[in-house]
Amino acid sequence: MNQSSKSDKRKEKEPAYESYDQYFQEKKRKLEQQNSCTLKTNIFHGLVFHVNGYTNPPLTTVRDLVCEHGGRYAQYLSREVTHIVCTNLPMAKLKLLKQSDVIIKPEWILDCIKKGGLVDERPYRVYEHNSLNNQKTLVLPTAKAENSERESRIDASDPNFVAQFYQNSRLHFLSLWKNELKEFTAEFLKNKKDNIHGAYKVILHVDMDSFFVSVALKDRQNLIDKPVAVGHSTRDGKESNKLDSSSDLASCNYVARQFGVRNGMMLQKALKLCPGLIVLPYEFEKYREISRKFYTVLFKYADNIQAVSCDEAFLEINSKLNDDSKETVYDICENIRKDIRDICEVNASIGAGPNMLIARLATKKAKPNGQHYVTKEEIKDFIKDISVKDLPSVGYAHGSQFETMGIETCSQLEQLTISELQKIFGIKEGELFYNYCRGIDSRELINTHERKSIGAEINWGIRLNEKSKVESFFRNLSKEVSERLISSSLSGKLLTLKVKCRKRDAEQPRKHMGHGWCDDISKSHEFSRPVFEENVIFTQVIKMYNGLHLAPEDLRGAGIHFQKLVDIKNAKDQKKLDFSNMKKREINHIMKNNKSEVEIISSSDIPKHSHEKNPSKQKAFQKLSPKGKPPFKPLITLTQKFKPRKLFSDVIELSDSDDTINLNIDIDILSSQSHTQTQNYLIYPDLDGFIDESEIKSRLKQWVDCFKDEGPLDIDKRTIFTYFSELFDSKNLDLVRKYFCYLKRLTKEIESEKWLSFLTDLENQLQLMSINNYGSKLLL
DNA sequence: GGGGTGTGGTAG
DNA sequence: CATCGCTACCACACCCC
Repeated sequence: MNQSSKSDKRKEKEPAYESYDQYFQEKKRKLEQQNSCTLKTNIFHGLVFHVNGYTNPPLTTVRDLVCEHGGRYAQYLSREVTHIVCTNLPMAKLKLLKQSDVIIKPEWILDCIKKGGLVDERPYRVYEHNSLNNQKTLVLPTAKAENSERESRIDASDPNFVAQFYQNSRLHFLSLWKNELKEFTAEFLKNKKDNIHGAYKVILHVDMDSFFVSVALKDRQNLIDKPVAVGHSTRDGKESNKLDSSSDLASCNYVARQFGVRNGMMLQKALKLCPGLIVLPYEFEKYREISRKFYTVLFKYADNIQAVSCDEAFLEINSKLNDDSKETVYDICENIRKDIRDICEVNASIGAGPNMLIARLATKKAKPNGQHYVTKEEIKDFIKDISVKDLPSVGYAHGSQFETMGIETCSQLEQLTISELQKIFGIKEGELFYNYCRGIDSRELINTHERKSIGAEINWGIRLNEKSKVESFFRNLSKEVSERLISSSLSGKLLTLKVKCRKRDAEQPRKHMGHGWCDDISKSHEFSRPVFEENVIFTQVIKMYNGLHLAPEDLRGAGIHFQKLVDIKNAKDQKKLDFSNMKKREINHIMKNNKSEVEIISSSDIPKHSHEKNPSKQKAFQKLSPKGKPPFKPLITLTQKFKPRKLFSDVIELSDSDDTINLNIDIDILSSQSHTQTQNYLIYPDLDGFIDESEIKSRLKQWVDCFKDEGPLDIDKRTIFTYFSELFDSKNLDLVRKYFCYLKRLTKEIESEKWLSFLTDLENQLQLMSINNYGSKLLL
């Protein structure tokens, strides 16, 4: 479409940009592959859809439909998006869209599918082009009232909430981009052949001036001398409405700063300081695009680079220095700034110095649109009047600490001994501050990007009054985290749930829909294997959340984070570790709780490779448990007596060899018992409360019989999926296989497309889990 | 002293 | 209408052996 021709031109102009594009396109492709679904037709081939706001049918349905018919769905409004789907679009958002953007009602998608091909878009457009004045006019005012009312009413239990929130959260984007850029710089440095180390070390800190506002002013040159900020709450109309707005300003220009307006300030306060302040809306896609260009410029100059944020980075330019004179350094700075101005159309400032601290502090002097180099010799003079609040690692808490101590400048701070500082700020930070106020900083640029944690949290807009709504919210959040894990090919073992809970006598938050004054609670749980599946995460999260016994209406926010990350592809190596870890924990646990009865069923491992040494091992999933007994007991009670089992010696013997024996025991449940659960009983995976094999099978049969013709309902699909995940998670692989084969047999007879696709989905998910856990596929 | 967990701080 | 208070990472106190 004409979108692509546009980006082609851009590439011609800036070849380095292409690698960045390729890089992210590769990433997107991976993500899409994982989101792939069964293809029914190909009518939307080449089209990329994005859903904006509330639609009927809902986002998830539109997404599925689009994918099933050959189109692609983009979670964010990216450059590739060809069709924006919405029933109602606020004027503010409409203005951000390009003229070429096609905005259509979801009915178009439905009708295309019905007709089996693309139908004329025009009757479905939300706006019409007015070629005379290049303005978009809304076409759909009638439906507006009803829909906007419904849209405004969505709460955190709505499946759209999470995406809608993130689409509008500046902080989310800052974090997201930071990570992308860290990956990007890591990739760049990996491919960099010439790694010349020069004799002179000068570090540059490059920072674009009031980034968001600068981007906004690119196309609004008439406002350049006016006080301007960027934030939500920009609806044209009555100024008086804004006077009490609790909306945060993300960025403000230097004109506004003269009035005392600051980044992060609430609009109501800013308007008091500066009544003429102009607030412009966010343009997240633009920021990302310009940020990419910014980094491609920096790559041209960098020997080494550390990404700090979308508009900020540290550079080492040693190989470009014949000396470290001001002239040489300023020359390079000029070039960099000119390049940025040419390519990004935004001003940048550069601070330079012998270390990261000085470079960073120098930037403050350089701004706006300038450069400042502090040489080794000048450090002492330079640092003494620097405010301690400007030092890195001094935020709100340390800042007010300094304030109560009556310390304002670095020279005052220098009066304190290192042990005095360490007593107040801890060993590390005490030493840090001792050095910082003397201009000493031994940090090196960090550019290796090995993520240690991944997660998602939302602490805004959470007002839920029912338990079921809270659960929906947690499901949505679990899904988000799962998607994030999958899109970075990671799985995690250590899950941390963070919950914000309204304090008993907290007043109404200052911020509309904010979290206000809260207790922060965090609980963690280590799985016996790395996980990434939405259902597994959700199940565990709910377990932990329920253990907290909070009232639904007090919930103000939540986060789900993973540590101990394992690459999904490398999960095979983790197996050994996993296993020995499991063995250790288990023995410890049983030694300690010498009173639990544990049913141990071992089954042979899944064949790993074709060169499997012992072919008999491939008779997978043979139970070694006593015959006649059901495969697992409903409950393991800690009050029952533990009987020593011979199998344990087997486990120890086998664990050192490459062969693996799975213990059919839910270590996760055992370990979570010790620190998160208060009840003294444990539950095996159940389906509608059923546990026995015969009961499960008859339940499955009933289900398939009942929905033979119409296909499985989504809600039941989910239940079954959860059940299989839990079976897998508790290492009941033999049952996974057995029930899956049973389902396959049941559905084969009815020859239904819907059942077939469900089975395929289920199988794919199981195989993914198996590959993640064992490095090979399940024999199904 | 080596491990864990939960909390708090910071940056943009 | 509001409004979108994220998230990775470090350090530490305190608990267990």
